[in-house]
Amino acid sequence: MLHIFEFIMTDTLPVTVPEISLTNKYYFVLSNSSNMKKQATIKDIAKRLNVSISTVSRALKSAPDVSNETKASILAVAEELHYQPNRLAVSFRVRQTNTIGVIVPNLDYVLSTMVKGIDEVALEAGYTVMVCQSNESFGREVLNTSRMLQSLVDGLIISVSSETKTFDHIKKFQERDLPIVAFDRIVPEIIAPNVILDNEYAGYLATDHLIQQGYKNIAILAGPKNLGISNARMGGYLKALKEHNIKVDQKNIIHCDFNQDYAYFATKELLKSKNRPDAIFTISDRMAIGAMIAIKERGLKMPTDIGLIGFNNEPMLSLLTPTISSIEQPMFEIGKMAAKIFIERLHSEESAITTEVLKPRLIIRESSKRIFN
Amino acid sequence: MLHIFEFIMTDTLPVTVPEISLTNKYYFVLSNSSNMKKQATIKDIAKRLNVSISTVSRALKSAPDVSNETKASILAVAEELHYQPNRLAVSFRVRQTNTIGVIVPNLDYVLSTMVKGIDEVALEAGYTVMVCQSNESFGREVLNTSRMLQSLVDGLIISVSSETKTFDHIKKFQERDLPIVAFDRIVPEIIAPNVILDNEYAGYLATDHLIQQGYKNIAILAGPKNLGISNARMGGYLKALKEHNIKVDQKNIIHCDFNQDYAYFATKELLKSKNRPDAIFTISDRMAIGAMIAIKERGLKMPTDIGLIGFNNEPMLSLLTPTISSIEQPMFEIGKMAAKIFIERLHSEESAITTEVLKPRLIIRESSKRIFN
DNA sequence: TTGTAGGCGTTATCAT
DNA sequence: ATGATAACGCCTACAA
Repeated sequence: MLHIFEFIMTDTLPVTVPEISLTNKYYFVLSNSSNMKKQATIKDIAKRLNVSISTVSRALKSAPDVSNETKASILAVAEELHYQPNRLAVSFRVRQTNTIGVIVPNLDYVLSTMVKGIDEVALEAGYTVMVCQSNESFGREVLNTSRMLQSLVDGLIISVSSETKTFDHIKKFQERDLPIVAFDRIVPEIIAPNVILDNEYAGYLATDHLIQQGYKNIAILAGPKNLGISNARMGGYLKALKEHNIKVDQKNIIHCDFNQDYAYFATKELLKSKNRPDAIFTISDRMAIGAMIAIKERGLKMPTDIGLIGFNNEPMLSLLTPTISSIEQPMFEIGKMAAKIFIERLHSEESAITTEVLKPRLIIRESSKRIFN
Repeated sequence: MLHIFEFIMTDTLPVTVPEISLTNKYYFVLSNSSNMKKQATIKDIAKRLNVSISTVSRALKSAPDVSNETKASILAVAEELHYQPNRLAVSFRVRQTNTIGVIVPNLDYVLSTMVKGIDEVALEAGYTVMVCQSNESFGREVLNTSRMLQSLVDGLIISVSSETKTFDHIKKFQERDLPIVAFDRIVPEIIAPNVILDNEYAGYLATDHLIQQGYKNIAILAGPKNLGISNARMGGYLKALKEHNIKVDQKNIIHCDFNQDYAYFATKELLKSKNRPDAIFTISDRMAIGAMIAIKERGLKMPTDIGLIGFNNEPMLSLLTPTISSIEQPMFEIGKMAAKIFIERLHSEESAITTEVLKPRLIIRESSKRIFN
């Protein structure tokens, strides 16, 4: 171990890091690995009190069969030595880490709120959450699962990437008997609990609302074809039309990426057609923004000329002009529910494979409200 | 182990989870812990080939002193048995987990992008990242650090909560010789590398820009008093004023929470005063939104009557009317830099305690641009 | 109530 | 080039 600058090395280094500066780099050099305190173990405590390590082990977890006397002294010494259990050793020994692996495609508004929900109940239950982002990449997701599998987690809570079509990497958890819970995006092939939004109902809600407001020629920017949530939301759209005896016009169903620019161009095209839609339902808020821009460019007014409703109810929607209607997911609740189910599965022998379907809420704002009562 | 519903239990369960429904709950019951495959260990491989476990261990990490022959056969069997090293055992043995603990106050736009940067280089270097949110709570932060410390991480990359005033919980990492890197928000007391934005320069940039645009009576919504970044950004504000010989009016310096509502009320008050400011610099975009709402309510026009500039350059700013100027942080780079420094420290004996100060960028939009050239 | 001892899966130090 | 063995820190029968 090389101590190049030992002269600076003291226990209470009087160096203060400058808080801010216009130049680029300040540095102070000191040696590493100097005052490395070795962590106390139960062995140390045992030695100190001339008791066996098993007694210490028992006392520390206040097993019923230790005398209060010895227990007290052990606890005292543990305190004094700043004893911290070596979680790695415990995990290794008892074959569980008290850590939940969470994999999400990204940490956008919706998902990060869901993760916060997971965090909430996991922490409560004494679990640590390990969050990894797949960046919507299948390869990354597989890498993440495989690292997690190498024994660091007690199970997996996952929202799969959009690229994910096969699920072997997830099934591996089951083979090791580790619980899995899927949320947000469903995992069809896998026999695992799912916690999702009622996307069909959400699509229905949005479309029905537009119809109620007197819109008759309603287009949908439906996201990528064959994506679960796309189909489900579109299913609700179709259902609402049918219920109101409105004929489906295939030209009103646009499949495009979950993406502001795509939505912009798609809307631009839509508005050019001679029988242009008088309302648009986009299955994400970002897409709604794209649509909005195209609508404004075209000189159309919302909600009079054309109605618009998005999906997710991101906070910015209420800041736009006009404010934009949307569908709100119970994000936090979805996260909490996923974690709750996960923990239940962790503790129970038999396990009901449930699909929890949470209800969305319609948020009506200016962009779609043209009837007042 | 209770197998209540064994009759359903088969290897390839033909049950498919319904993708979506309007009712609330579908479930199928099956038994847990059925096809639990025990994970193969080096012992199993050794037994299979009648070699010692040490040989297997060596072969698996292709040590120089194994014959190619035995190595090949070992690798083959490992493959066949789907051998995966037990990371827990390895970590326990070698006392390092190849996991980096990351603690952030939340996962908003800025921080989640920074985390993505950390993720990027950590993954590259073979490390797994474990992200925890402190929710701006000191207690939560301490809990997180203590859990991480119980040996699951090789070090810490942290953006401290706003409540954090003492740093003992962070110092504990040093005592165990685990590297720490602070980012986004600086950790003054701790001798650890910092990666931050040049907040003073950022404040200077914003204020100077407003001055260049002819604004003379510039207010600042400066965030909580005594918060590092608040003071730094305000420092830049003061510097710019001084440089242009503009007298500082204490009434133009408002300390309020990082929060849209506070900013709204503060701005409302500001605009009532008889010598009202003709421009406002808010040190977050959320605060800029609050200010914008107050400005509009008052019937003032941006940028003619009053100028406005925010901080962070969140994407929504370009969607508002008028579009809002802001200061952009190199978020991704800050994250990458933090991870890079972290990994350097992990691998090097002596360590330079540096403060990396990255430069912001001024993004001019409608809300502050009233001079065209 | 307390102690002894074996073992979790791996690595590393000795021998051979 | 390979094998035996101890050790990492902790838990848990089992014995006393």
